Amino acid sequence: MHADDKPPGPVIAIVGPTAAGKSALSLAVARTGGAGAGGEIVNADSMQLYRGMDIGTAKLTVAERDGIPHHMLDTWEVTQTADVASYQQATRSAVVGILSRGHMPVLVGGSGLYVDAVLDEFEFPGTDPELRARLEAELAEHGPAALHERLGARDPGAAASILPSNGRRIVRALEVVELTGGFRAALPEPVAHFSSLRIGVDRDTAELDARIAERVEQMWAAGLVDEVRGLLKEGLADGLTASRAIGYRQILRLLDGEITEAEARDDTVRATRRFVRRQRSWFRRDKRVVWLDAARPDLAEAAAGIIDQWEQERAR
RNA sequence: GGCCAGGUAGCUCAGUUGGUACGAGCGCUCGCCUGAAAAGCGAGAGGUCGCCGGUUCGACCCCGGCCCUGGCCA
Repeated sequence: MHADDKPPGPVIAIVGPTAAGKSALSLAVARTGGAGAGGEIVNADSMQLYRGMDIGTAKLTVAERDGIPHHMLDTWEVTQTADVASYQQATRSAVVGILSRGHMPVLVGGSGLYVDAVLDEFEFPGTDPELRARLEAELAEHGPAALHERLGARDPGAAASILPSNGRRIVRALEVVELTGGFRAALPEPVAHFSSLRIGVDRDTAELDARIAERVEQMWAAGLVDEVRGLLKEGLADGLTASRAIGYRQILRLLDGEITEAEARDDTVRATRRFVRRQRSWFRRDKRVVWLDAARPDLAEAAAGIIDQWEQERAR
């Protein structure tokens, strides 16, 4: 691809915090989207990528998908560690495939980094399992401050922008420095990889919090505890990422006898709310996002209007 | 009615042998985020220390009264 090529598209992205109503809107957009050509949905939710994690991730059932093709669901086993770079590659090719069919890709999800990794130019330096393991071990033994000091000697700029207490990021920075000689610790100005429109879906906080409480209640009623029990046999407890998913982590502790059922449920609600605040802080700073209040009765029409307008501007 | 325990941040509770509340966890607000991102990390805002009076240079901490909560006994 040449530098002066226009980025391929169009791609619609629906982002925003958990439980705001992204999935519902995505179905409506996919039905009408693409100037009547129809849309295909692409998941950008890091946890819905896991096979078997259905209830707790609020994954749409096959029936609810209503015949609309969905991509990037159920592609990882719970024992696998999540990996943005491989997600990026697979998702981009899915998007290109949809475009080649003349359909409109509708990227939906609340994982900000995943969305941006697909839509913007985003290059992830490689990784080296052996090196990583070694650094991980050093972190466990000497603590983050010691590693941060070392990072400061190798790459002062990177060290300056990573707090000495953030072990995880320090380890990755050291790994990248080792591999490439330097580490970019701050997010660059975004450059579009696809020509895309980001629609943000959100709600009034009190209302969203109520929906979260209700949703967690429903998840429990729908058998989330049993789902986790089943996944335990698949090795969920050994999965670095999947075992920490909201709801799953709490139920794992419940099944271990560490906490009661009520505590697990309450903590799941709290963790979800906390997550929502983090999601907002990620999406909020992206000025390209066009926000819609999911509570408005004409949500689908409003989204369609924004999309039409964007496509017209894009055509010029 | 009597006895006991307690009334300190939105919540649960620490604390000061009388000298400006060293508070903590949770919650709340905000920020960071390049191969774990539903992860990881950080910053901040909240307190007439139940009410009234007394002792004292000085009381959230001492004394008296009152109110409220929980428990026990009648």
